[in-house]
Amino acid sequence: MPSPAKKPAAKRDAKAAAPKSKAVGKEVRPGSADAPVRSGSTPQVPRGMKDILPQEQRYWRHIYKKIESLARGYGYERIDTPILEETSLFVRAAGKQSDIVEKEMFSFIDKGGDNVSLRPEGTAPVARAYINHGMLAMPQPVKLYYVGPMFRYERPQHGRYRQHHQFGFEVFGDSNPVIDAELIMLAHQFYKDLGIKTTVHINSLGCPNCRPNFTAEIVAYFRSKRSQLCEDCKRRMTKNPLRVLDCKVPGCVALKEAAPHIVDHLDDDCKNKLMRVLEFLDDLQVPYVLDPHLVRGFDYYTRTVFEVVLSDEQVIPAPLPVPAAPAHGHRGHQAVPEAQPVQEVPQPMPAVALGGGGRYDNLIEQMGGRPTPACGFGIGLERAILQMKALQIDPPDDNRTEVFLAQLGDQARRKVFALFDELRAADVRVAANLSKNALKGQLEAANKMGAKLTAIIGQKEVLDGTVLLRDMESGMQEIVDYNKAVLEITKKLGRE
RNA sequence: GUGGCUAUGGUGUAAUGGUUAACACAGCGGGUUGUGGUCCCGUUAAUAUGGGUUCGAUUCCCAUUAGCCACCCCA
Repeated sequence: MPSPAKKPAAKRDAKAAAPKSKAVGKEVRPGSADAPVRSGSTPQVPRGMKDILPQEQRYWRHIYKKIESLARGYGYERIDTPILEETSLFVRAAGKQSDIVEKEMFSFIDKGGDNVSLRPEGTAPVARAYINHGMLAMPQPVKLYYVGPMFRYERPQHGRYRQHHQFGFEVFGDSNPVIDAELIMLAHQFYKDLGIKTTVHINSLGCPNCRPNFTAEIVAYFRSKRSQLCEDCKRRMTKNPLRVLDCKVPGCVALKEAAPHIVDHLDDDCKNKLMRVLEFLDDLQVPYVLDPHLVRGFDYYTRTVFEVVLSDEQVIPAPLPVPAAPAHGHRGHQAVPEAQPVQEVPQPMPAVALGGGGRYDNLIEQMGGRPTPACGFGIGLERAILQMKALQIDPPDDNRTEVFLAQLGDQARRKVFALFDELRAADVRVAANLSKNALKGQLEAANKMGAKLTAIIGQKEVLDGTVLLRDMESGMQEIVDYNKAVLEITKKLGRE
């Protein structure tokens, strides 16, 4: 999608901006408010960030609804944490070595001298809140979910933004593997609710007790083959050896085939718990594969880790009740946002995770809380939406105007106001344009909004105490009593 | 952070080292009074930014910026 207008304003602004250019010469601190304005150009969205335009909103509404209903259904309470946190929170949680902390955080020093960061992920802040608010005193487990923007200073790509949105479910205070299974099932269910088939990749990363053992095994194995590893993996060997298992370079992929499996070196407790999780997943009928090479990027994970990926065979679902084209057969153009997105070619989604998570039994303690087991997952909303589009899953358009109120003259306007209010109270999606005078313009507006009905009130109707109801599809009109207008309208809309 | 490709009105495209940069869609205004979608007419609006080569650059070259793709990593 090309970026919107930069140029037209550029010229126009050139003169206006001229005086400012004096300031450019002066030395200005980059962070200060009077940093130089890029001369003559319209301000642009920051790199890797995007506006969510009206015509996109139905996707978001749809997804938010699904999230809420999942949360309500399984007893998760919403929590909102600040977008800004102390940088140290993420350093402690995700690990100093992690890429996210090393190079992907939007960090800066605020005016008070504190080192703060735009949150790159949601788990650490929620864990922080759990400790801060003494949630360990609540009945355990504590089940929370969050939704909101996350920030990563990365190079933007398809399905990858500097500001993206994630929701996540977290459970604190319960080490039972059934929790792991519940969360995995929820992640899978979310996509299922959207009409997207996914498979879960799962593995165990063990615990501090057994991890050193298999880490040593794996290091020993790869060390003997060091010369055949890619450059990145050589680096990983010292930094984070387990991640070598995750490498996609063909040479390394071949090597790791024969590498020792973590699963074979877990201690009894960890192995047992993994088995229990798998058993529950079988019961829940969640399709999964045990992926011995799955390793995740944050240091805080222990035992269960998982990722949700698109299933190989995606059956294109039958068209939903509300197809892409406007449900009611206007032949005309739909200037209203919703008709347009159909043109967007569904892009194939690269093979990336649609979501992931795992257990983090030591994080709370690491952050200074009382030892508390925990488990959770996060899912990227942009990626979910991209996937919906790629599979041509159209969310219902529940915001379209149903009735347009057209008016002729001031007296009529007053009546329209009153009717507007009554309809709104009856939960009808109603619109009007009181500033237009000509009926023609108002009908045009009604048409563009995709209204099913237009209620017309002119001089004549005011005198007669009636309303003229026009069916926008058929063009049929009928006169109804003003006092029965709301009733008639709801009836025609198929409400009762 | 590394590498590759790309950049023309709001959108999708066209064209050219040389006079007014073309077309479609959308937008706006008309086609007499209280009737939309079709049709007709009119109109707004672009060579990403900065340098260079040249008599002359939107076109060729370089840089910057942004987008896309691959890598890194991730949602």
